[in-house]
Amino acid sequence: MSQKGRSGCPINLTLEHLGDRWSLIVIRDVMFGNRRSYGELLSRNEEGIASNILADRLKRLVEAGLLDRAPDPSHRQKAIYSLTEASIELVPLLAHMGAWGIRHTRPSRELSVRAELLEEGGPELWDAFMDELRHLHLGAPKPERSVFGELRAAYEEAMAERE
Amino acid sequence: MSQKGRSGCPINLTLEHLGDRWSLIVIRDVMFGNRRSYGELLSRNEEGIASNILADRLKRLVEAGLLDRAPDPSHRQKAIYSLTEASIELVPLLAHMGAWGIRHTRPSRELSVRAELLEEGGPELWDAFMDELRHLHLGAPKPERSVFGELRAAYEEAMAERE
DNA sequence: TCATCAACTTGCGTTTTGCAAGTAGTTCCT
DNA sequence: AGGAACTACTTGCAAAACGCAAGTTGATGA
Repeated sequence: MSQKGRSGCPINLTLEHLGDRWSLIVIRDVMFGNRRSYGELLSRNEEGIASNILADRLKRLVEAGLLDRAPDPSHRQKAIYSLTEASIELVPLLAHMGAWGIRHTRPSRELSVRAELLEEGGPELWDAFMDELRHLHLGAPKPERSVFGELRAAYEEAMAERE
Repeated sequence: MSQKGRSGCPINLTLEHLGDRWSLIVIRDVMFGNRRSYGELLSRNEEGIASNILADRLKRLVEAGLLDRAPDPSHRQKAIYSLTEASIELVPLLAHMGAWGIRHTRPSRELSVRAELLEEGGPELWDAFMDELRHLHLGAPKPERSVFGELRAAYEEAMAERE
């Protein structure tokens, strides 16, 4: 056996990385909200994550290779967090989580719009989004389609409709 | 706002149901291992779940509508746990978790075979599997294809090859 | 009748979570 | 130049969750 965890089952190993109440929330905010710094993640988080929990999760996620931490050239003290290929490949998982949540919980309308779009788009949209994330976070070339923009537009439209 | 949780985001709401180290492990064992009773879930669990944790998770999952608990007609004291439509619809999520785990962790060979098969099969296989689960757990008509059997055969073959 | 099984429960020590407050270096503004 | 504001955390402490081991209650089966 090659690992120290509870078992070598891939589902279990995924849960050992991500099976808590906050890790995927942080990744979601970086991924869909493009929050790239500690302060942004803390102050704009919808669920009110505590500062010590956020600090702990950022540290763990960096150690696990799910986030990268780089100094901000324009601000000596600031750090910029980026997704890695491993966390970019969580897009389908998060899309499914959103889709399941829409079907089996009572989400708010505004916050569901993006999940709906992501579900309807299917694997093709997810791939386009992942390419865009590779551009935004890994320095890959900029793809033509901006799924990010589409999601943001849909969200803002829903927010406006709420009056 | 319609719910009492942290936010109305569907990803967050899904995490509030399933975001811990054990809930999805229990569902996995019922789903892929066809463990249907407390004792079976406890004694055959790969990760060594503690009895009180299992009892607590079963209670919560039943309350959340992710499992059904029914008395066993052949044994007055025994209970049979079944998946619900809501938990059957977690198949794509668990398939993605397995696929991600294979790519980004170091799973053991034997326990990866099913996850690989599930990934290769894609949505078509997932749908067939979900139909079979509806038969096994909800009393729906028996489908022709037995994905369950295919997964079990692949797993047993891998176990045999291990020597 | 009596060992065994099935499904939990209980006690208790450890770990994780979460709130509130504090710290230390950096940059902005005047 | 000097102070307010920003940035990224840390610390203290109480509450909740986790996890191990042992105990409980009621059925079954020989």
